[in-house]
Parts: sequence; C-alpha cells; structure tokens
Amino acid sequence: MEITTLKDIANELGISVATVSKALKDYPDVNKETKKKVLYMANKLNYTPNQLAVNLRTKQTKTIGVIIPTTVHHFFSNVIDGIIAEAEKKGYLVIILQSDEKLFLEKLHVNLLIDKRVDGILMSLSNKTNEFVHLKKIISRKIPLVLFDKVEPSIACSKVRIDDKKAAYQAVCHLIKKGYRRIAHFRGDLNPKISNDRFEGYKEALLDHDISYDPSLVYVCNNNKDFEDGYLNAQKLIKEHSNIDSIFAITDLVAVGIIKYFNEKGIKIPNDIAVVGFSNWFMSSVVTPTLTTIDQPAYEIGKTATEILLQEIELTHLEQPIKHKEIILPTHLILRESS
Amino acid sequence: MEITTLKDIANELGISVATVSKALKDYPDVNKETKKKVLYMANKLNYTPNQLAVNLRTKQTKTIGVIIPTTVHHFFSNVIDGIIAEAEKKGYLVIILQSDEKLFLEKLHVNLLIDKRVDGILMSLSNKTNEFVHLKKIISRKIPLVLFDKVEPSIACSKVRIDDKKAAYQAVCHLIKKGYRRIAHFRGDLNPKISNDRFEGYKEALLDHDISYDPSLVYVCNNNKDFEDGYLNAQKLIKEHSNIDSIFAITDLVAVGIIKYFNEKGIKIPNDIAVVGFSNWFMSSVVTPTLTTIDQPAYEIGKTATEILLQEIELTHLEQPIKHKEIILPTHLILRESS
DNA sequence: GAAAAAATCGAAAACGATTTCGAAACTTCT
DNA sequence: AGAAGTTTCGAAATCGTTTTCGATTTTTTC
Repeated sequence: MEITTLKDIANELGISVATVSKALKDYPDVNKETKKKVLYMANKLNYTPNQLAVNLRTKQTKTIGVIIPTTVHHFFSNVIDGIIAEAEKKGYLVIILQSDEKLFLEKLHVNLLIDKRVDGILMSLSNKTNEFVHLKKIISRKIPLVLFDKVEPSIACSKVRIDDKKAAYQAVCHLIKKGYRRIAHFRGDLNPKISNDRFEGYKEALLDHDISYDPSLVYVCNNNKDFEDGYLNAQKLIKEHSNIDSIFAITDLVAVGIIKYFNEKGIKIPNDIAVVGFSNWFMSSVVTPTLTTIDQPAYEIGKTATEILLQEIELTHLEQPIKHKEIILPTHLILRESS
Repeated sequence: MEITTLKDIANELGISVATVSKALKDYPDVNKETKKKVLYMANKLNYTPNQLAVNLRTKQTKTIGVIIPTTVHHFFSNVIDGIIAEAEKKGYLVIILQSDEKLFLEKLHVNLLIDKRVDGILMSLSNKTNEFVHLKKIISRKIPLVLFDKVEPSIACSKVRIDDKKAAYQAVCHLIKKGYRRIAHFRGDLNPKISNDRFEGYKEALLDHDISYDPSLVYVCNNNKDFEDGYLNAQKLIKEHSNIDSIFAITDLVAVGIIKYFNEKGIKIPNDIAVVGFSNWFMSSVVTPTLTTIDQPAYEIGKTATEILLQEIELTHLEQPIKHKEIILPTHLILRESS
C-alpha cells in the first residue's frame, strides 16, 4: 500500500468516502461511534490528506509567494525571517523567488505565482521596475498583494515601509549637530524611490540648517556592488574635495567600503571625516571604527507585511471588502564611533 | 468571467475539453486548423493552466522543499541563492522552512512538506537533530532527499558537503607553518558533525607537527550567538592562558568577536595573537584586520544539491533506480592580515 | 402505534486538468 | 463502390477531497 486515501479508510470500514471525510472534519451529522472508528483507522493507516486535492477543491493553497531582489542581503534575509516566522505561525508556506533586480524576472515570477494559485503575494520591487502592469494583473485577479520596502505609491494595495526621507534627515541632522558642515552624500541608483527619498532627506536637512546644497558632493553608487562603490567613490571624493568633513552613505555596505579606504589611507574616522551609514547591518557593529547608522526594522517589516497579507487573504475568502493600509515603521539612529 | 479554464475555451469553440487539452499540448491526433483556433482562443482568453489541477492529475508539483536552521546567516542565504537559482532554471519552485535549530520544528516541517506533496526535499540538519525517523519517513515515501552541509552519514540519500576535517587541518597547518605553536581552538556545539570534524582536524594538525594537544585550550561556543561567544571566550582565554599565540575559530563570526575584544584591549593581531576563521563571510574581508579564513562554497553547495535532487526527481518519475552520490566540494584557505 | 422530528449516512457533483480508447469521418486503394 | 487505412474527435475515467441534498433509519411525542 502506497499512500492512504479517504477511500482506503472507507473500504476498510465498509462505509462511504463522504462519511469518512465528514468524520475527520468533525461534522455534526456523523455518529460518535463511527467517528471513533474512522479516527482510529485513519491513525492506523497513517492517513494525511492529499493537499493537492484539498487545494483544488477549496481553491486555497495556504501558500504565499514572495518576490524580492535578492536573498543574499542582510536586510532581506531578516525580512524573510520575519515573513516565514509569521506565515508558519498561521499555517502558511512561503515560496521565495528572486528578481535579481531585473524587471523581466519580476514579471515572470508574478506569472508563476499566479499560475501556482498562491493565496497572496509579498513583493519588494526591483530597482529597475518602472512599469506596473504585472502588479495590476495580480490585483485584477483578486490576489491580495502587499508591497514592502521598495513600494510603488500608485498601486492600490497595502504597503509596509519606513520613512526613508525622515530617517535620512535625522542622520544628516545628527552630523550637523555634531558640528560637521561639509557633508557629502553617497546616494543610490536614480530610479528607486528609497534612493531618492534618502537624497531628499539629505537635502532638506542641509536646507533647514542653512547649509547650501552642493551637487558636486553627491556621488552615485549604482554598480550593485555597494562595497566597491563606497571604496571607489571615497577615493574619488578625496581627490576632488579635500575639505570634506563627513559622509552620509545610503547603505552600511557603502559606508564600510568608505571606512576600508580611509583606514588604508590613514584617514582618521571620525576626526578627519565622519561616516554615517543606513540599515544597521550586523557588520556595522563590528567594523573598526563601529559605524553610526540608521536601524531599519527588517524583521518587523517582514512580519507586519505578512500579518496584513494574511488578514487580507482571510477577508477575501470571506468575500468581505478590504481597506488597504500603509504602515510606516519607525527607524532609529544608532550612535557609534564613526561620528 | 473570472479565470479561464479549458472548458471556457471548449465552449467558445464548440469543441470538447479533451481536444482543447490535447491541442494545447500539441498532441498529434488533432487537426492543425483546430490547433490554431484553440491556440488563438487560449491566447485571447488569457488562459493559463490551473496548476492545482495539473498537480493533482500528474502527481507532480514542480516544487521542492528546503529545511534549514535559519535564513539569517551568510552561509545559508548563499546556499538559498544557489538553490533558488538552480531550481528556477529548471522550472521548479522553492518552499523554505526554518528549523531554528529545533528538532521538533524540523519534524513538523518534514510532515508539512510531505503533505504538500513536494517533489523533493533539501535539508541541512539542525544542531539538535539526534534521531532520524523523520528522514526515514521521507525516504520510505519515495521522496528524493538530499542532505547538505549538516549531513547524517547513516541515512541512505545523496549528500553534498565540504570536508570539514581537512579544511580545519589546513587552517591549523597554516598557523603552524607561520610559526605559531600555542594554538587555541574555539569550537562549536558538541553534537553537530561539522563541529566535531573541525575539532578533529585541529587535533590532527597538532599531532602531525608534534605539538601536544591541550584540552584546556579548547573553548566551546554554543550560545547560538557566535559573535558574543567569540568575544566572551576571548576574554576568558586571555585570563586563563597568557601564553597563547593564535586561535582557530570554528566560524568567522566567532573570529570577529575575538577580533573585537582584542582590538578593544589593544592586543595586536597577528603580532600578539593570530586569528583564523572559517566560512569566508563577506564581513571577514572588511574587518580590521582582515581575517584569514576558509572559503566555503555556499552557493555551489546549494546549486549542486539542487542539481542532484532534480536529477533524482526525474529518475524517480521515470521509475528508474537512483544511485546516491556524496559530493565533497573543495574549500580554500584565504590568507589575510590576521595571520 | 402512528406521525413527526432527529440522527445518520451515502450518492453524486464539483474542482480543472490529463489520457485512454472507441467511434466517426475522411482518404486511399483496388 | 466497397474495403482498408488514416485522421480527427470526444465520452468518460481519473486524481483525492469537499459538500450538498435526499434517503433511510432511529428516536421522540401524543
């Protein structure tokens, strides 16, 4: 005997499949005695329901799909942790796909997940994503969608993110309060919202403290190799601007690249130049000097996004209307040696 | 109209569901004209097959399950990267579950994946796993299983791993060749094979160079907080043994903890004490001083394990016998400043 | 003891696809 | 024209479960 089915139990007991099914699901219209017998036999034959059949029948898969740019990333692996933890708690499985920052893969994966009939989808958009038909397709199929981290405002769905502009503002204000005035910014790629938001926060902080904004102090890191971007741009910065006293980097990894270069060149942090990062990667607490940075609640972002998604799945299933939420989780400035 | 099914196409064209199905799968016994019509209509109605129904019928889900201790880990996130990349290439989806180093969760997840009818399972065992009925259950269900990293020799399945003993041996030999003699070892928990293997490699290297093995130089790191373990044990070590000249740490994270403490106490690396890690986390290339370590091919481990698993899935499906493989991937000693 | 009510069961349809096998239609050949 | 062979199609079974609804049996009520 291979795998036990309802039919096997039914045959064994000389009753119908329907009754067996109902007995196992504790329907009221089945005799207590037969319930006992069914339970006993199910146990004896080691029965577990074939989820494929259940899924087909109930049109629910108890599975959610996740599309993120990459898993090899401190932030995303913590987000995944939060997602899986929350999903497991509610009995959902998690399928993870990587867009590798490519739009065509993102689209492909969306189709895959739709075909797979996942109950809901969680996405952080790739940096290259500048059109959104694939997201609209998800919504038109009535599949709950929650965007996190890299979100698109124009899409009607729930979103979980941080306030990048505010966090950047906070970081730069910190530098200003510490007395730094010539503040460079190593920004991210031009397209993504978070990159622009952080840039805006940087500018606004300068403005609010009557420091004139100098575009030549802004360096773009867009090679997808943050560490090297930081290292090389630090090199460039030192050549081009000798009078810099601090840098606000879009990412800890960029900041660590900067630190590496400065350490090699004997440039003292923070005495010669202060450095502030963004994300509070584990690494920032162990580099020398330790890095001042913005703590981004990655685990909570994953957990919260999943909570909302599962709620919306339940509501959809009950055919009730859903009100989309936009959650902004708080960030914290972590003060360390580098500033 | 909600979602298009074969029936919709059939009704629209006034033909049977069977013909539509066969037309879409390019069966030879359907007229070219009708094939064209079906294809056209399928396209027009935006048809995609309901995978749930396909799965139920074909008894294949094109999905593999992965159970690992944690995703928030440089090694594992790279393994996942390799797994997902390879699986995606072959049209398989990946469900990821975390055991959180707990045996009961590992068992639970195994059952979940079996019920979910995944086509195959990839596992790295938790540190606490000391019984294997759940693995045998997978095998008895004829579900291909591939163990990687933390494997169990007694289980009859394919395995992908590195030679931990040899790698550790290599690392310690390197220290000895550099002239270090009083070599401490910060080892991992007592149960896991990899922890013991590395320990054995350490001992053998000493033996082969006529250095007597001193058990008091071995410190156990088992708080699941490698960084702190390294930091605290470094503190302890300095108190207890003033004449140490080097440390071989089971993990880069432990090594970084050590480095942190030494940096704080002004102990010079490698002049006072040398440090060697294990894994070649990204971090090791950016800490000060940069860390000598063993490069562990995480991505390749994930990729290779998945390749083997998918092969075995194919063979199982063709009802052909499978020969289990044991692949040992090469490690490399990365020389850096800390030794 | 008959009628009404309650308890218990199972046949059958459904979910949406795949695949076998026989029937019908059409060609080809003598 | 009729036999034989080819194409082309579709009815029906199947995967394993869920759920409705009607049938049957048992219990209750007066």
